[in-house]
Amino acid sequence: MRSIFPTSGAVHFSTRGEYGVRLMVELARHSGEGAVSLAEIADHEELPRPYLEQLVVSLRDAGLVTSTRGAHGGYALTRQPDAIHMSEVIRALEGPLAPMVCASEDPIHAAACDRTAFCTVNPLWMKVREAVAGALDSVTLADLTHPRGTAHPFHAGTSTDPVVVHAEHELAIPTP
Amino acid sequence: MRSIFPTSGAVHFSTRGEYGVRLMVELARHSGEGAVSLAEIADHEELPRPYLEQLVVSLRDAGLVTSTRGAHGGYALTRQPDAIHMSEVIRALEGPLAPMVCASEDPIHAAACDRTAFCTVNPLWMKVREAVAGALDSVTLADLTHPRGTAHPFHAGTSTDPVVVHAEHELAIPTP
DNA sequence: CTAATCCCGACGGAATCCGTCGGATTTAGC
DNA sequence: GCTAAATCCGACGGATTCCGTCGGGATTAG
Repeated sequence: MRSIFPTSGAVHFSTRGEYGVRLMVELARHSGEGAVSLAEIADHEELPRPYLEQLVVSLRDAGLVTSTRGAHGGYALTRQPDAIHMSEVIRALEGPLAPMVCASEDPIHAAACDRTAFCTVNPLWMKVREAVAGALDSVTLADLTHPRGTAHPFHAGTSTDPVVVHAEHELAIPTP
Repeated sequence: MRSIFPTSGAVHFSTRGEYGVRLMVELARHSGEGAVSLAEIADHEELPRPYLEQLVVSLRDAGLVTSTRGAHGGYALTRQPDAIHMSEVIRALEGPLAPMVCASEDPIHAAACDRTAFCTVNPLWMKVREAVAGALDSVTLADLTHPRGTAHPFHAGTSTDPVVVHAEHELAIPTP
């Protein structure tokens, strides 16, 4: 029997993605104020600091944050919050968005699947990847800094039409 | 160091999803011809039959296929291929589409996250879930049965505008 | 009766996830 | 200089999930 609420599923963000985004949001909130230490963020967000140290490496390697060492050091964004798309952040933290090797944009990895020549389901995975990429592209860090309700939600994306919210994507599950 | 091509990522389909979809496509190809045995499918798709036996349970429980036991038994779709949306198939195989608990459509599970009251990033996860759900809703089994090239790709969905393919979602990765 | 097939539960190696730990290095302030 | 604050780095290890395998039971056509 599969668990009631699977921690993993077709689309799933690990704690790397979750914590990493929260970390970036905190940096965005202090944008322009100089470096913020991981200790402050870990404290404010109630996250394990040693683990954040691991995550932030990926963000630094991706060129999304800079670090200043020593006392009063910390991290800061390399760009304005509204210039950082969530697709970059998620990719830095969780890796390529491709749901399977054959759906990779990179031809080299796509070729790793020897079924691609005759496979008829590949377009499905491609479509899913593009949908996720589009969603993540349409949101910037700046969109996530405002406390709930006090400010505008997403400026319903230019390319994405709002419409037709698919209700009931979750099955009704008996209360535990 | 994270592996070059992570088998897991933000959006990732396990072998359950992959094999299960291929199984369903095979059933769709033989739609109306009576039951197809797992042995035939396992042989044609080069998949481990015992494993398929496990997967198909989820599909049967979800009401997507019926089974007939005994010799000459097997499985068949319960509906026409064009009436089966991939969202149902994937959900049956991999569970809820919610990328995290707080993004569940079901209010009961959504409440499991105590940060929702003040969390500013939740809308991001919601948007991703809706994007995936929309993509999977817009494709039916019938769309996946035609061999590559010989027939129409997706009939650019009614609600989804074709446009603006986001190129270069994958980073260039040095050859292995 | 026999062979084919679905059905069911349990098991186990491998990989991944989620951090923890200990220390090395750099820097600001005294 | 010394010290304390902070980034940096590599390794480790428990828990969980993934990816099947295995053995056997039940059902049915011929």
